Amino acid sequence: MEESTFDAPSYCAGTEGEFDVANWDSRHDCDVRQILDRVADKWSLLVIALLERRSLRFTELKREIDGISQRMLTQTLRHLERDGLVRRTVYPVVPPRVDYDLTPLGASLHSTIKALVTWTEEHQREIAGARNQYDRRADDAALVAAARA
Amino acid sequence: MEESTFDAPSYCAGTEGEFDVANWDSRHDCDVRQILDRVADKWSLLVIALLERRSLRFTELKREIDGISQRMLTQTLRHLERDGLVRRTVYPVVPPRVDYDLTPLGASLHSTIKALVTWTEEHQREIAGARNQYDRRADDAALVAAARA
DNA sequence: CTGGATCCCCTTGGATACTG
DNA sequence: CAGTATCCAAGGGGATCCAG
Repeated sequence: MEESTFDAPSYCAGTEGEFDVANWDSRHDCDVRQILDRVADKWSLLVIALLERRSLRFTELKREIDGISQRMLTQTLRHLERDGLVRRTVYPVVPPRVDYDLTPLGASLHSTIKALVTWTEEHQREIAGARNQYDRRADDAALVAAARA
Repeated sequence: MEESTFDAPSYCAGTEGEFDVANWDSRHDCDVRQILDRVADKWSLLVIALLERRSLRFTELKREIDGISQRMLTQTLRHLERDGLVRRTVYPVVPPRVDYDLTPLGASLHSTIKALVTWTEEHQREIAGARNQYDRRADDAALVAAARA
């Protein structure tokens, strides 16, 4: 294994139910953060999205994702499997065949993620606009600074 | 600046509206991915969560977040500001005073994120269980391997 | 085909010191 | 107070080779 020893404090303060956003900071090393990191991961997202359509083999995933190294794909799949989001099925044949598909838990996560993606879709114009504005102002400021020197 | 030159291809294939999850892989370097990365960022989340309550000064944020370096805080705030999620207000006084607060866009993002956090809250038990199972099986496999040798 | 093991680069981010 | 500039260590991740 590579990063095996990080057993995580796992359970943090307060039982669930009394959750408060204001407490994110006091538990950034808890489950929430870890799951968020998993979801946030560049490759995890793509794997989950692809598996939501249908189950896929290792090579199929590698080919579809394009740009991912087999190292990262393996690692990503192991993580997702460990978290119970993806199921790994090995067929003892030669040549070896391994199928991956989403668990119900993984599927439910996917639909939650979609909300976030939808938000991004709906606001990408605003964000792009804000960036242009910001960059233009930054350029102006740089010009002024240069002129002063 | 440090990471200035990454102008992003920004606008990808297909106009919005005809969005399909199956296309995440063909546009992982687009706006969606970038926003996702921003949201996913360890510190961005905390900053947004804190600012959702009330506006804060630089030092207040640094104190509240605890563990963040001023370098990262500055960088995070700049990114959020550039994306139009956070507003930066400078009061020309001595000593300097700078306030940060969420824009309406930032606030709307926050409520979307909450759905994801809620999901995590609701399923952390399942995930923890899956992890335990996985780790136990991994340990068993290791033992068997050791015995064979 | 499905990975595990290695080498190695290069980015990320903490620590520290300096400015307006 | 609110940053900016530099230096530097740790880790992520690609490329490659090898095994079952």
